[in-house]
Amino acid sequence: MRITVIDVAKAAGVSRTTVSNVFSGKGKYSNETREAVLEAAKKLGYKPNLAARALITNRSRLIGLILPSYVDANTLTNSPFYNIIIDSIYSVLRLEACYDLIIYSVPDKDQLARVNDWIDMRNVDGILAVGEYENAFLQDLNAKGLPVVLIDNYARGAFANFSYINSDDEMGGYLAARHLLEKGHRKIAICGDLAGPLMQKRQQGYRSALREAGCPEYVFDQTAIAIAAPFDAGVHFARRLTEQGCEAAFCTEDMTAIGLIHGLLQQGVQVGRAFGVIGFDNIHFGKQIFPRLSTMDQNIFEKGQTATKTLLETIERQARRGSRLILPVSLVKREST
Amino acid sequence: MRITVIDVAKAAGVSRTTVSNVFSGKGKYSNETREAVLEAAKKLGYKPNLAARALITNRSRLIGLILPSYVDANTLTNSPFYNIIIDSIYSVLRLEACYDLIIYSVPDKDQLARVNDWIDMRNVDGILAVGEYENAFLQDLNAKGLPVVLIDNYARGAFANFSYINSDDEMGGYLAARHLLEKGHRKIAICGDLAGPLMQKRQQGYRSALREAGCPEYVFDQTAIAIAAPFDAGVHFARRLTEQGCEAAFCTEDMTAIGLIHGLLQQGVQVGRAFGVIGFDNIHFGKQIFPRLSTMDQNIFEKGQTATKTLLETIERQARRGSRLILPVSLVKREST
DNA sequence: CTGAAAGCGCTTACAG
DNA sequence: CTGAAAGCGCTTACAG
Repeated sequence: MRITVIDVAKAAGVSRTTVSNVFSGKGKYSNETREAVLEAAKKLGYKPNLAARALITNRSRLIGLILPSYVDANTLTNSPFYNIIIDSIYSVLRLEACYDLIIYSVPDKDQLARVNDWIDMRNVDGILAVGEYENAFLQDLNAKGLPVVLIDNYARGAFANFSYINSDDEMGGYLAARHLLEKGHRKIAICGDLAGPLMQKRQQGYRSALREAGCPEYVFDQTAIAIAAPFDAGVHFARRLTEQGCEAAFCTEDMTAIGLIHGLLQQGVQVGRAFGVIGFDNIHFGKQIFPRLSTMDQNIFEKGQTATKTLLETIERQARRGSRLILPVSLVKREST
Repeated sequence: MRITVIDVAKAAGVSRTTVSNVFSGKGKYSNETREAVLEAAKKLGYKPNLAARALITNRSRLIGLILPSYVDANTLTNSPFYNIIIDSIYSVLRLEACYDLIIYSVPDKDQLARVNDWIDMRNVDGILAVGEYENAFLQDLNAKGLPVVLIDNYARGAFANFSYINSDDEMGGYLAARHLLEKGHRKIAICGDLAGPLMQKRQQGYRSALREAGCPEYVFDQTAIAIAAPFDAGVHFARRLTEQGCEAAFCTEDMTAIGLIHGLLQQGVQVGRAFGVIGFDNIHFGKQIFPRLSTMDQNIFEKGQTATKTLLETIERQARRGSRLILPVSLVKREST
């Protein structure tokens, strides 16, 4: 049925070892042999079977991406951030050729065990994980001895074998708040998801900037209102912010900022003039709303690409593990501030 | 190193056949045997190797998703539609367990050959393809004899073995235009991507509605202006629409409508009152802008789920191929009209 | 530079 | 109900 190395070997008048050598570029063979093999393969339409190859080489050429899914099944739908990450990963995998990505989005702790099984059964060559996970899970991951690159994770001390890529979240929070201060605002809120090390960094930056300026903090914590979706949380906070007399807000992620702007607009508030809003992430969406969203750019695409390249270096060339990278962030001024 | 059936068989005091039988649910074995095998497997931490299984069963438990990528590497980033599709696919694959999705987004014709190789090398169990492709490619696909489900593709006659899932695009165009007419508009434009069978259906519906009402057509074709990104095209058309005295527009996809609204707002046009805009798709984004976008809902999530279930039925239970499904669309009225 | 042999981890007839 | 044997399609020492 299927064309195999044996068929090609027969057609080219060589052994299967030679066919294998030609296709993998290993071993030695004459140029004529090479031509003959390639021609036979082409004529027969031979395609190597990756599963068979994986069995013997112990390389599946599969990369596993682990994503936290906050709400429901709609991980990608609800998070433009992940979409950019996935695009960026593929942009690298296609260049290196023959790698594929499989995704596991983890809605709750019960699933964590299944992710573990999944990694083993698929025999992935490496793991890319976005966001924060409980320690027990990271320990399991570590025990597998696989190359792992973590994005937006601050559990750095404990796992020396993991590589990390983060953005300068604290600086981002600081610069965002400073920008609002420079625009003349004094009553500046922080709102959105404030839980976990990453968001705490952003909040810390905000806090430093306000303290420097001698301004009070207005904290609107999404986890306190039990709304899981960032956009909806933003909408929800709009009224509370104006009621409390705030003049501007730093949202810890763009989707919350977009929700906040939506809510403010509904109230008839002139966003940008009467009320400044700045987000964090710089998803495309931010420049498609009106007024366009000011934000902290963290170059998500580059982040994902770098993570993928780092992983591939480890897989293919046994690059040293445990690299730590903090990417700079930069202010993007638009009309919402 | 790795725990295999042999280890489990030894620990449980049975043969590897029995272990295999227990794990696949095939063959016969006593309840005690089953317990013993399961316990041994658990104690040893045995996980079946899917690549090995694939080799013998010829089932990779991999589904291939083929996506057209119009612009650049940013397929997912630029198309919220695809994100919903992917989420919907995963929502089904996780239920059926042990299936994974691998994605190939095809930027140009040169890549089509590589997709072919990719399908063979990964030995996918079935193909989900979104959008339109040239006939030669579909023929290649057909020749493989794999289960194929096409979403939003109108090449229906030629490939009896493919299953198709479409939305009622013509009705959608009709209802969208009718809605604009009922709002009292007379000068109603159609704008965006108008190329290909699917978009032509939408245009045809628009045309029928306008003819019935005796209104003139205003056609703004995105392909004519060589802007690949739907949002940017929408922005671009805003000025031209008002210059031509149009009062409303039906955009053939939401992202274009969102761009159009953005452009109109920039001009100071009161979208919703002075100018009606309706889109097509009902992506989440449409209700996150302000004013919120009226649109034709095509229940993308359900569409993707149905496609996936159809594919799985064919793969797992040899369901008859070549089913044809047209999903209804419905009007979603919001503030942009 | 080339080939015969062994084996990756599993499943599938087949015989008992 | 259970086990020994063959084989999926490939690669990897190893011998020539």
